[in-house]
Amino acid sequence: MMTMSESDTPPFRYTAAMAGEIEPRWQRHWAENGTFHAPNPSGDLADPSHPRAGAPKLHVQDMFPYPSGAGLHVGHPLGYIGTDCYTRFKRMAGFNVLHPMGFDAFGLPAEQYAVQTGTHPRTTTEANVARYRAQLSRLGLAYDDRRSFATTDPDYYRWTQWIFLQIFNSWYDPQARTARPIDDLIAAFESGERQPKDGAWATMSAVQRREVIDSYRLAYVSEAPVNWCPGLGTVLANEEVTPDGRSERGNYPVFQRSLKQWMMRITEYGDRLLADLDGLDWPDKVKLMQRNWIGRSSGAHVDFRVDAAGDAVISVFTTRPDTLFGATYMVLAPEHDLVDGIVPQAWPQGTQPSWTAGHVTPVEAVTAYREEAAAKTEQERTAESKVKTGVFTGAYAINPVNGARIPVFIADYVLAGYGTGAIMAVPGQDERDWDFAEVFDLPIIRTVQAPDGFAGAFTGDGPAINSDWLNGKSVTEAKAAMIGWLEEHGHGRGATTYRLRDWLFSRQRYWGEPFPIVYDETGMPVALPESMLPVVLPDVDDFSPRTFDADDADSEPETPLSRKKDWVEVELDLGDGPRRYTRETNTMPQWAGSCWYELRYLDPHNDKVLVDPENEAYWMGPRGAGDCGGVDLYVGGVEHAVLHLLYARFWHKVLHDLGHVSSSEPFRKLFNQGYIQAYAFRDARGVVVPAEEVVERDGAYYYGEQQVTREYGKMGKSLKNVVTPDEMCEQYGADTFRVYEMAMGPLDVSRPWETRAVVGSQRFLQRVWRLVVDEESGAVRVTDEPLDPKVRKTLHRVIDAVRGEMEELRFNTAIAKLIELTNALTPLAVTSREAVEPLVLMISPFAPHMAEELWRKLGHPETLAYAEFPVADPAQLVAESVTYPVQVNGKVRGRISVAPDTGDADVRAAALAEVGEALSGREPKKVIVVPGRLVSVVV
RNA sequence: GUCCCCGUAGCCCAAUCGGCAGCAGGCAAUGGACUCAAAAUCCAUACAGUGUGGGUUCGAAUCCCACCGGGGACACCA
Repeated sequence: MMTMSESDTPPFRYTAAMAGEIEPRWQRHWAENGTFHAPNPSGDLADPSHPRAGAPKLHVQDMFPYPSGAGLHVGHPLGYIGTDCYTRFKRMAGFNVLHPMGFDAFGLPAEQYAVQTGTHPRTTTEANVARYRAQLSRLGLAYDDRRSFATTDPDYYRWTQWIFLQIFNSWYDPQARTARPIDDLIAAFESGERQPKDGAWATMSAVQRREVIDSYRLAYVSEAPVNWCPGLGTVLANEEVTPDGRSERGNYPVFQRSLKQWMMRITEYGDRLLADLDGLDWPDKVKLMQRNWIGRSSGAHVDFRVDAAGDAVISVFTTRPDTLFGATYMVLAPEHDLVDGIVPQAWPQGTQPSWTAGHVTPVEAVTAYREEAAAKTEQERTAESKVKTGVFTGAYAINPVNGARIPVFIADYVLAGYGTGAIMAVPGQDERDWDFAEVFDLPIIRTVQAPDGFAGAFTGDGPAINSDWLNGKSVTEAKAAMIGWLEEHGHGRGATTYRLRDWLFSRQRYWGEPFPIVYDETGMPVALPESMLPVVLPDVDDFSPRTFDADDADSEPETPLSRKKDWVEVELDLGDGPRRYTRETNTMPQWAGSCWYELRYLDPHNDKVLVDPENEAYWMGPRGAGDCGGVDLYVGGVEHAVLHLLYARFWHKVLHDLGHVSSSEPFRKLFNQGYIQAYAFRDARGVVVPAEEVVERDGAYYYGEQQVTREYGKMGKSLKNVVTPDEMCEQYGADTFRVYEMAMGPLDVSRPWETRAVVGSQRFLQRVWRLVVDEESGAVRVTDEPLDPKVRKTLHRVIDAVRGEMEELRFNTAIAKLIELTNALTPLAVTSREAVEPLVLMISPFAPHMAEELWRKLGHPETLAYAEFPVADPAQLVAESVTYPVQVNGKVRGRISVAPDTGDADVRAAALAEVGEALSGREPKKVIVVPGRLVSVVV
């Protein structure tokens, strides 16, 4: 059967087998000729003889993958194919295109696999990278392979460590709003230009001075509450913890523990990270997510003296200082440091029974409530958010504006981690405070005039009331006036707070970048000099951090590197003779390598600097005053909206401040591609069955004789619905696969995978092939006869449309236009070169191998990668005539055909003549002529 | 609970500034050509009135309001 069907296929038809021969051949050709090498202005990749040397540049980048052991499925390369089509188009349109690809190869999965199997993570990682490279190159992606790297290459992470040193060796100058070398700060202390926060520089010991300096560094060691995840044996950044208090990776419980860890002072950049979002061409959704994450709010700090508790002062942050006259009670977070100091021995006179939760003394009440709160998970806390809980501390505070004595509560609706962990409660203007006040029967004073009949907390604008000297002012005016008053009387000051926290930067893992840091006998960190980079990750026998029972909150982290004593204990000469040091044994988080990789692509082999300034300025520099510069197009999934994109912006700004890069943002334009999803099927027991073997009958789905249920979601091994690009290349060829992925919908929309629909793209390519090649003889059928004038107009209309669609990444509609053109050419008796050559060029971004092959057959010895993308002849775009539908009262009653340049009045006259019968003598009330569109007559 | 995005033939998707819903395109379906037959290929055909209900307009898939359905973000952030 097979041999019969094969023998019946015309010998020169474009089939999967044919594609399987053509594609690797052209891939070799491109590789051998360095077809996709992009020339740099300077350095080892400079090439003045390159056809695009000195041309306008375009830097397009994909979010590089973490090479997992499972390999790629058809969803992964969607964005890569998209950028490949775009950059191939732009290269033909005259740009010097940089389109590189690398691998984000440090991280947990390789390490966890190593722990299970004893295989070194480097072995696994290298094998996975090789597999990914093979899968990607089979797709014909036009990367400049000289610029590829993995973050695990010592040549690469040398510079990750170098950047860490830059950050460690700088501080943030809030006046200049910039990072500066730490030496500037030391000089300022030496000269007396600046004073340390506490103490006099001149009288400090060397160790004290180092402590002061270390407290200013942008990378610093801090003993602070962190997210400790015993199940993973490591600490995590806030961004890596889910809202329900679990690890994003592995879904283990996370606990707050005070531990000594490396932090990065990203909070200093909060306002710039926020403000500079405005200038970026990013999806609004992503900008909004970053704004929410940074969470800037402005208002004031207000100090409340605690009555009869020595000199205790509760400082609160509020965005509504204008409502201070309505503050009728205060709330501290249960964990707040001040709580113990203010709780009196006994309940004061007049304590309401409902405030004490039935406890005999305030101490008991507070202790019990704290235990209750601590026992609740984050999830329980928020799930019960509708009912406010809390307990009176027994203490009163004094409202600074009117001297009112107001009770102080603890309640878990106030979060220890935000603001000062304490609030002034203004039930009249805050819904949460209102709810709490109702539960505890606390007074409510409105300080903003609410509309008549309004019930509940009023958060809108209105004139101030019950507020003495603020009365009558609007919210905005009252805020400003109150801040002025607070500052004048020493009761507070205007303030801006951020939800953003400093970035926890150390991990107790093996498979990550070692810190270029050692500790001396004081226990304080010492930066290694650049000459000692890279600090190479040593081999160890045991890759695992000590992990614990997932719920053991009191466990202590232990790093894998700490067990390698001969590496940890070193003798080094750091300028003052050989001395003993201890190495830092934490490693950097997985984000480190992806924080700056866009820069290394620009100058990947440079061993003198991270990137030559000339190369950086060319590929990423600002395009004028006030421009941020950056990658011209960055494509990836929306899941990195906060983590990666925020960290990368932060590092980029530090490098910018220190003068290492001219751009102030890493990614000028961001595009989120959609996901390819897939159907999965389960049998009656809920067990997943292989999707490939399920058949559809009469609207139901069957696996064998069993009926199964269909669900829609991700493609994955556990859902038994994975389709790989390798299978698609085997069955159809890479070009068909590429065309299908680009044709199935807009790049930013998620859609279901449907293998049986791929054949449509194959048929399309077959028709194009057939236009050029005789399927029986293999001869080229193209002639030099001029094209039929009508088809010529179609050709130019398509060229014009395709250019527009390509610029906007609308590949699905571009391909539809190309199919339209192909279908117009197919029935013609002769195929003329005039149409076929533009078609081949236009199809080449999508089906580059087939296009190269046809281009060669058409008599061109050179690659088409640098051929000019077709340009439409404007003369061919004007229609000979325009047909106007003529509507009478909204219904089409006739059509007129006129020359395109006919004036409105003539169109109107012709239209009225055409529908004279339908009007039957009635006088039109109104005649609307939409030029080039239609005529609408109203009677 | 709040905010954002999206609902167009059986399915994936087109439709400039509100202007003839599809000679945008594809899958599947049906019929035909080719074939002893089938596959492949080619040709042709039909199928929705735009989630629902209102409104604005000469004219609404497009703008406004409400509701329904799907997806996403945030969820005590003072």
